[in-house]
Amino acid sequence: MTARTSRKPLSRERVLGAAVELADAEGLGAVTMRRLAAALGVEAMSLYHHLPGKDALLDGLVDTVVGEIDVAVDAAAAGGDGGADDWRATLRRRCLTAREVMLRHPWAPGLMGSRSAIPAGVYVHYEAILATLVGGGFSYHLAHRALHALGSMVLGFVQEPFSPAPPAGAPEDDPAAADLAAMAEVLPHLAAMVASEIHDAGEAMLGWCDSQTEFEFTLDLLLDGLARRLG
Amino acid sequence: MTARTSRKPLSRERVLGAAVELADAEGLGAVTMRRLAAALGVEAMSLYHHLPGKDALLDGLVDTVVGEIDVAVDAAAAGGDGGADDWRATLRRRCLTAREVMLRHPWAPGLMGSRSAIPAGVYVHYEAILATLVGGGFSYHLAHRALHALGSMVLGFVQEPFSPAPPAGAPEDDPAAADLAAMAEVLPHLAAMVASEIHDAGEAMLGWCDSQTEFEFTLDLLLDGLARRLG
DNA sequence: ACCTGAACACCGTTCAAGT
DNA sequence: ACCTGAACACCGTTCAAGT
Repeated sequence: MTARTSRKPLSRERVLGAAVELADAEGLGAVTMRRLAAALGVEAMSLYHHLPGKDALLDGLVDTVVGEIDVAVDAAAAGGDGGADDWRATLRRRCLTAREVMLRHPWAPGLMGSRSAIPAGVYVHYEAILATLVGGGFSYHLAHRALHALGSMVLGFVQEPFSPAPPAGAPEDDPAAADLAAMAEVLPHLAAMVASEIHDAGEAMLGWCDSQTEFEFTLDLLLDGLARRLG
Repeated sequence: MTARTSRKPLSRERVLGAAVELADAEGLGAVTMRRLAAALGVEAMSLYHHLPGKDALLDGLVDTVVGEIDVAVDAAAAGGDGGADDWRATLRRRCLTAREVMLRHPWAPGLMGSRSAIPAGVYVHYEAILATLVGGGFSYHLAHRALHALGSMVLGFVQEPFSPAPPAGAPEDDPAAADLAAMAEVLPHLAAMVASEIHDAGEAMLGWCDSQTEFEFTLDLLLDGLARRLG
């Protein structure tokens, strides 16, 4: 929004930082060499001195987000104890932190999936998670499976086409009620589920689906299952 | 590849079918109004008579994939029995079928996550899954959570930046062994895990990570957990 | 060394025109 | 009705040129 004064010289970090900002604010589609350059107060071609091209920029975006998770995980761990933690609590915290970062950058999971090169930073995450699991008594085989289970879940939850924002209109008109009636005709179970969840949550609740609660439920489902497999 | 003779008149279905083909063959980036039109033997502007624009095309792509899952699920169910199946087997089959379709169209999950409008076809899926769950004794509350758990998992697994294709070079040179040694320095647990999995799988296995097996493991983890919550 | 302007081959989309 | 050609505002990227 505000014109960038930008007296600092350009750098890979500054370019990537501005690109993340742009993607957060206007979506990944707005991240254009030309628009990004304009946001930095520079011409498009200047970016090529710091990144080989658009592909490298996108890979850099992924790396930046992955790195952000590292920082957030370290910050969360710093507040905790000195290591008496068990694997379960450690991984739970890590997944919640990763989710927070993904929610800040909702374009990130889709971008990760579409890149062919796998970002170097994720190996560092895998290593940390493996250390926790092996320290908790996991075999490498079971740890491998845990890695997939938890990783796919963190990525997938951001992708879900569910829980649209509650209608922003006047609450008195209650267009949702009319929608529900129409929906009940053709999608009876879905309508009943939404009605039931709304009723249980009370009128005060905005929307009927708290995706953070759903995320934690699924996360615990996986952690429970892994703990049981561990024996 | 082959020039399209295309004497049939254009239609929304034909356009979307060609778009899916193009995305499968060359990636979502290749799906361009102009290139899609060329594949259909027509000019770019002709597409606008069947779809309002690029956004509608992308939404249509998602709908097409979602519809494909429907067809595949029905086909898989037709081979089975007449309904004596329990919820677990039914959902397991459904998730495996959905995964098959996603693997055929690896661009689909990322596209779904990036679209703001939620495709109408997914409601039909939710309805079918809910019917199965409620028929199996689930409350709407628990069924809601199952919906999120299973849905995010199917989407997330395709997104995972793991299990790169095995190196295509000569197997005798074994560059993987050298990579492993270098990796062991900085990522000891990860290197040990890969080495352990390769050893267990035997030399004959291509790559060290069978993502289908990993998927089914995670799927069963979730189904087990849901069955336990059901009581 | 870092940045730029002009240029090229591509986009999505509009619009007036063809049949 | 369905399709088209020319045009407009945008892309990523190259290259020779500036400082």
